[in-house]
Amino acid sequence: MDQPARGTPQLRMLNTRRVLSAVRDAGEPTRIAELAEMTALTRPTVAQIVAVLEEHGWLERHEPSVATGRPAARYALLQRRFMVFGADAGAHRAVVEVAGLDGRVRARRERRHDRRLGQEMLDLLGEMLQECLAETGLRAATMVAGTVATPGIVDLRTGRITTRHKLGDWTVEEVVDRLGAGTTDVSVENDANLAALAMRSVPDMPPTFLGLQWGQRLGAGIVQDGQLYRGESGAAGEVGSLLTEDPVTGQVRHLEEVVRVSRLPELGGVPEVSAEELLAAAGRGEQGAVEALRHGVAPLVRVVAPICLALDLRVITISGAIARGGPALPEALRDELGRHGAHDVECVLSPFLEDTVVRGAVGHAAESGWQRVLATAPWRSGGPSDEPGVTDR
Amino acid sequence: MDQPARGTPQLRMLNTRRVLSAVRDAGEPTRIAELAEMTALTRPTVAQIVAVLEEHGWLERHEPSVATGRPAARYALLQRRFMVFGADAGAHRAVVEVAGLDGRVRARRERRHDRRLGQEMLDLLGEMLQECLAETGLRAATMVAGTVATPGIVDLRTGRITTRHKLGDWTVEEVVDRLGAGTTDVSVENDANLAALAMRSVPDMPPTFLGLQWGQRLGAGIVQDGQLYRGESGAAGEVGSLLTEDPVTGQVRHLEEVVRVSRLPELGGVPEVSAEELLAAAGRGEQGAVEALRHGVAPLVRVVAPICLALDLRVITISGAIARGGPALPEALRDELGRHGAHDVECVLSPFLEDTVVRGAVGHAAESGWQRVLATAPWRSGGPSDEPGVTDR
DNA sequence: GCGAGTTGGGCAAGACCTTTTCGTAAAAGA
DNA sequence: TCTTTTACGAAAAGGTCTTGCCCAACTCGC
Repeated sequence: MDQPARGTPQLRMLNTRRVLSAVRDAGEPTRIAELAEMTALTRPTVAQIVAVLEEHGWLERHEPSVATGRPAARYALLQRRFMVFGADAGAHRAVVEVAGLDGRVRARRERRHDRRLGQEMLDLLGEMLQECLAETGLRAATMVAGTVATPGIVDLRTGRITTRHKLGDWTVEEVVDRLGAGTTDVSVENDANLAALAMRSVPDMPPTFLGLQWGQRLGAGIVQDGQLYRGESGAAGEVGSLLTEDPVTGQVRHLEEVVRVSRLPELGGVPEVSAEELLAAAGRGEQGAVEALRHGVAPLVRVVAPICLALDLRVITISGAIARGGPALPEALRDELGRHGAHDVECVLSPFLEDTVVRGAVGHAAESGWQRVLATAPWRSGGPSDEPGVTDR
Repeated sequence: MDQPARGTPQLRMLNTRRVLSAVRDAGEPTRIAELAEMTALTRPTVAQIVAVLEEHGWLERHEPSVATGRPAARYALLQRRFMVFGADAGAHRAVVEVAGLDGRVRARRERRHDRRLGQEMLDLLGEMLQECLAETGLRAATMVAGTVATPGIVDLRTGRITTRHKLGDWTVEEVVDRLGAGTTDVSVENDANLAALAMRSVPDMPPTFLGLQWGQRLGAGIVQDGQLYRGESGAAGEVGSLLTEDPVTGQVRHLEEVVRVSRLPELGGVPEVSAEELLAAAGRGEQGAVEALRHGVAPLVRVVAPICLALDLRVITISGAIARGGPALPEALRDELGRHGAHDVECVLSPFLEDTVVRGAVGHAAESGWQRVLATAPWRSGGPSDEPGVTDR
């Protein structure tokens, strides 16, 4: 109950946020009367709030068009004033996307590279971000939030990033300094978490699910009621570091190493084929391949099934390199989960393929950008806003 | 953003809730000035709100006592006006407790019985509840909430209860009809969930943890930020129905059956001793027993470890029959979890022993009772409250 | 026993916000 | 042209919180 709700000015602030949220939820330019209905406020109140927001340049007035009765002006968020970026720094490929708060991408840069690491990688990202800005003609000050994906684990308490590779081995401060430009809320987040977040936008996705990122590494993110679940230190979902007995060699190793995609055939008992071939054959319905695939995913399922039951999940999603392999894998996972007691768990492949992580980064940034917009919304008429610089474009 | 915050009357309502929460958080009779500071409201405002609440009989005025300066009146929640009950219907033992919103138990009935089931059990619980009421001299109308524990799974969407035993095989409606008395918010909740909830009150417990209930059945509950996590259908934590290979027989069975407490020695490779003896021996530090115990809990740990990593847990708790076995078990669990990759997970035994579930039921009821108190708080001066009848006592 | 110091309680004025109500404006259709 | 429908604007009213001030009650020290 730490929500500030005291004097009447605070009431106005709350209602301003309400209106702002309604504008966003509506998605398209909206009439005052409609906003009044959505917020359960009266028309004059909404009108006044909208006037203030328009005066400060937060809302955009769309001139009336035809209608039965007197045509109404419609208002929408001034998207180009609040931009966000998302970045994914992969081992051989870096992507930066600039988007509005609605998540729609306005500019994008993708660059192949040869294992750039640390500061060098940050420089590259900074360059790409500048190019995106130049392309859209937006000032850096319009960038309210940005999220950078790292394969490491971001400790929420210390801001330290733990990574087993040199990739994404920064401190949060370094990233903020390099990409923040003073006014931007920059955050660094685990890539598996972001991949999970990206899957929210897939149709028919429930509000709570587990997102499996399965490529070179193995990671998972938990989305709960549409929000990322981070755990106490931010390490939630790090199932790759579980220790399991390798069914082939008998050694105890990290799950991440045991279930590498390339080892799928080996685990399934058909080491003579490649993982792609196995998936393809299973996709064609060849019984032996289906069987082998089921065996291959068993070590993973032994870990995922308890999580499904513990969290009462109905859906898990799969992204990363393996998402290209077609529907054979989700089917095998679903079957095998059922055989382990986790019935009726649907498996959904990411439709974003290798862009899943960037997509999640943009989504994450859009969310924190929106939080910031809400937090800094002007609720009194008066002088010009001191908020993110107005774009001239 | 569906929080009602619109006109000024609503503002008053919010502030009333604020004050009420502050009174509760303070725990003891509190001065107006103090409440003002806690709520960030001004003294006149708090005074007015408190006056209304006192007029309606929600707050109790404690006459001034000594102080430097003018003695201040102190106010506290009129506890005896808002009572709750918790009930645990076990196979051979039923417990009903009546408590205030602070969770302090005012009356208690415990009864051994011979497998009473269904309606018969409900009748017994009703009887015991009546006796508790008689003992405290409270009217039934003061009972604002109650929670009944069931070993079954309560489906949040349908209100149906699924149970593999006849025990606790009711519908939610039946329970409400029998124990609700018209004005009480009765809820039915899984016993493992409630056991987990009870562990919140153990000192130094983090806000998020997993509560393992391990006796005849095996269940778990997840407490997240102090709240019970139920999952989409309410089946969260049902890890007992996982299918695992039994290390002894080689059969695939429900985890619940594989890791029965009585089978611990068998799983550990020392079938000649009893579970109690094994725990005792391990507790004395006998190396062989410690080793056997570790082996014995391995099947369970293989399931719990993924959950710990997925949720980034630092603590799991253990309640149920096994909690009597002393500190050997938590140590073994902790060690074995570490060997599976879930490092630094502390295991805490329930100090409530077989009362853990009732304790959780009372806590759950107190919480929903409090929600109801907040929801029905009077925020305008005027006629007598139409809320839960005033007790004459 | 008495005054200074300290702290709580209460009242009135002022500022702010929302709602209600009424009148006006702008379009489409008869 | 008139009616209907919908949007917009302004004034009045009701309600709430805050600020500022004064009084009340008690302790402590002399």
